[in-house]
Amino acid sequence: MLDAAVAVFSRRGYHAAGVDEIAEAAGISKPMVYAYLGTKEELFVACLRREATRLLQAVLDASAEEAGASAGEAGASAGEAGASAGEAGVLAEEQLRRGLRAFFGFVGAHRDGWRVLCRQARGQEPFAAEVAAMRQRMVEAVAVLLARPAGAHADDITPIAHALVGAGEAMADWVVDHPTEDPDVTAGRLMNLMWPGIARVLRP
Amino acid sequence: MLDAAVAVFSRRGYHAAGVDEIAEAAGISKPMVYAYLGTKEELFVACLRREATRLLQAVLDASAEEAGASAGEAGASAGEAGASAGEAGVLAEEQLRRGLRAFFGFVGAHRDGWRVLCRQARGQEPFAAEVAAMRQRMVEAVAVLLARPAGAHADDITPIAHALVGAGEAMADWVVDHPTEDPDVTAGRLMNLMWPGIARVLRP
Amino acid sequence: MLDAAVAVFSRRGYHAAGVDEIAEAAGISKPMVYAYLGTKEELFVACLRREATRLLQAVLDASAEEAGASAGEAGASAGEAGASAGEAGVLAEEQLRRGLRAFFGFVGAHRDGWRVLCRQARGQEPFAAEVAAMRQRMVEAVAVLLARPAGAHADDITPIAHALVGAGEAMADWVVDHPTEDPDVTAGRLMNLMWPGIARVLRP
Amino acid sequence: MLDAAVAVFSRRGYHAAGVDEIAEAAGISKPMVYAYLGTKEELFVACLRREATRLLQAVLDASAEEAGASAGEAGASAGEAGASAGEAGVLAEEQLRRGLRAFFGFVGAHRDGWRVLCRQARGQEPFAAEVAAMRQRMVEAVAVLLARPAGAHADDITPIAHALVGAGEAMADWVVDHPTEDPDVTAGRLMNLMWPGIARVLRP
DNA sequence: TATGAATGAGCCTTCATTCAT
DNA sequence: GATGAATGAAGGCTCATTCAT
Repeated sequence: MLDAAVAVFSRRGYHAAGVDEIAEAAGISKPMVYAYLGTKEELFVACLRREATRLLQAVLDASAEEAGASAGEAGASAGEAGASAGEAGVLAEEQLRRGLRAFFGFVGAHRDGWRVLCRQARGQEPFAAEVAAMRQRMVEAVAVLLARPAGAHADDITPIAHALVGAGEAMADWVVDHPTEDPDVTAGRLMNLMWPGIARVLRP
Repeated sequence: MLDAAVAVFSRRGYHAAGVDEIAEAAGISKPMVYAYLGTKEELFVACLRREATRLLQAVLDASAEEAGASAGEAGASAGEAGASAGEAGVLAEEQLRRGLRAFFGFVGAHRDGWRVLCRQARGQEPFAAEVAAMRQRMVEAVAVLLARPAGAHADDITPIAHALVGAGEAMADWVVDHPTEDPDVTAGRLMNLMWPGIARVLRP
Repeated sequence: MLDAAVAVFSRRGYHAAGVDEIAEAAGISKPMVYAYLGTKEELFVACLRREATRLLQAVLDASAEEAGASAGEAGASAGEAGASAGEAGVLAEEQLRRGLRAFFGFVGAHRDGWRVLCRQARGQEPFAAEVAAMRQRMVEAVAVLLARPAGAHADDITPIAHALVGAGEAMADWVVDHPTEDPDVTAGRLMNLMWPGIARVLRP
Repeated sequence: MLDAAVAVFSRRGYHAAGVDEIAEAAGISKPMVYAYLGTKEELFVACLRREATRLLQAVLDASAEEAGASAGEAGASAGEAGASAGEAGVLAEEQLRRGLRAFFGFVGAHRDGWRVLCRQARGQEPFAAEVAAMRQRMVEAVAVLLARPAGAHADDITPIAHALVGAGEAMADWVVDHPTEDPDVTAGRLMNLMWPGIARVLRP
């Protein structure tokens, strides 16, 4: 039922979307919408939270999953003896790349959700705070990922994480409007663009 | 008078903002708003256009201005003998840096405008198209800037420009919420982060 | 519910009548009016059409009904052998008289409707056309009635029909303001006034 | 200046006509309209009164003017010896015919005024009363004209006068929409239609 | 339980009308 | 005296939200 709501919100926008419309799209009747999810505002927040949670989870899962094909052995051997700085950097790069792949993959597969999340809710008070919180979680995750191998530059890392997330969002928007683009290619592009700078900042 | 409108739209959002409220903030009465700027929708578009135009102009002016203090000598000597690829790259870097400084400076000085422009209008049909057009102009300007010194990789440059603009926007959002941050420092941060990757992509 | 609308429109006029007022008169609330009959304009047109249709139908029915008490025998004998011109004229006279009786009867019984129909809507664009069409139907019906027994003077008959309808309307207005007047007497008056001229024009 | 107002009212209707529009059409500025003629309502009433007065005057003048070409000798000789009933009837017929000619002539020459007078103001409270009064004057004039030669049937004459005026109005409306029709022909048509009945009613 | 029907509240928009120049 | 500029007041229309069935 949230699916229907997300679809309608995505297509028409929060204000233009009528509750009638959502109810009809969900195949139920209006009072049911209120019974199940309360106010239109609460309904929208519910959509928001679900989409954001799923997205974040997908990214975190991918990033944290057992080191797979490409970085597998290195990670394993490194794990035994404590990773050197270089090895840690390679690991972070690989995690970031996997996270981005998951990110673009998710966005490509859930266009409606992304539109609701990022294009509708962002500036609309009372949702902006909600979105900001979700976004903050993502930024922090990225910051942690980047900060682990690095030394003490944590303060400098937060803005970088913001920039990285912003760049990702921008490309996600671009991907939403270019459905043929492959998520892995997009992730590769962004990595090529960003990693050199990240690496230099992390180990000056 | 647009100033008042921008302020109200920024604080309350397009839909929540009442025309009464805007009129009151502008110190005039409601019918005057309609007399001067037409419909609420037209009023919003007018705000949008003004902010976007000013922002774009500020960035373009800064980017294109006579090579100033920092890059002065290099640019001058390069101008005499025709710039080598390396020198052109240096020029582009300098232009980009100046553009970013102007960008963050403008955003910091026009917080309300930025919020309206990027946070409100982006997902709200019928304004999304307007914003998309402005943004596209910005992306193209960046793409041209980057493409000049580079060879034939123009196709790869567009997504990069998107990412760069996105990263800039994200940091702008961050700046908006951290008023103490100096625009030049922010620009420097973003340059440090992005330029190595840009340089590598441009001249692999 | 149209009844309430007709009453209010009749009392206050189209523009002076507020939708709130109509809703209150109908015992429902404003949004219901919009839900059931759409725009205020559409509501007015609906009133118009209903009143006009009823009136027209009443007149046509009365005029076309089986020759009743007064003209019964004549009609019956004429029916057998084919009516002579004189007999056809008598039939037309009788039909016209019955039509007028029905007309004045209806107007007397639906004062509000008549006021809306003829006094409000006539000059008020965008309704004038609607009323003109209804009126044209009435004029044509009269013209056909008169033309049947007559020979080829059809062109001269249209203005006569207009005049007849106009005279009828004028007396209807008069009837509306003189509730004690009996419809049959009014019809008799008008017949006495008009028929001699009609008969002379029809058979010079 | 009333001319401009009449033209605008005729074209747009009372409510649709803006005071700005009228002022512009008159070549002066809005506050002047208020200075000269007061409220919009008063302005409309002024138009109304002027048109109605002119029309009534034109009809009365024509009806009362020295017996002209056609009825000249008869009227003159009748005047000497006291008119017989028949001669009085002939005089009334002639006066009525002249009145009708003037009426249709005036309407044809002042279409705008007629539209304002009869099509707009009729049902629109607060003007209906004004129009009704004017109309009543016309009806009375006709009734007096008809009653003079007749005996004591004054009560029966009023409704007849109403019907006659109504028929005239209807043909006037028809004339307004058929500009090629000659006023004298129209008057002749109406006389042919009505006079036989009138004559019969007057002298049963 | 699920719904058709109903509504209170509010927003955009428009004029007739009047000052300050 | 004439006007450009300003406004108070009101009306049409919509929609989130809730009863009675």
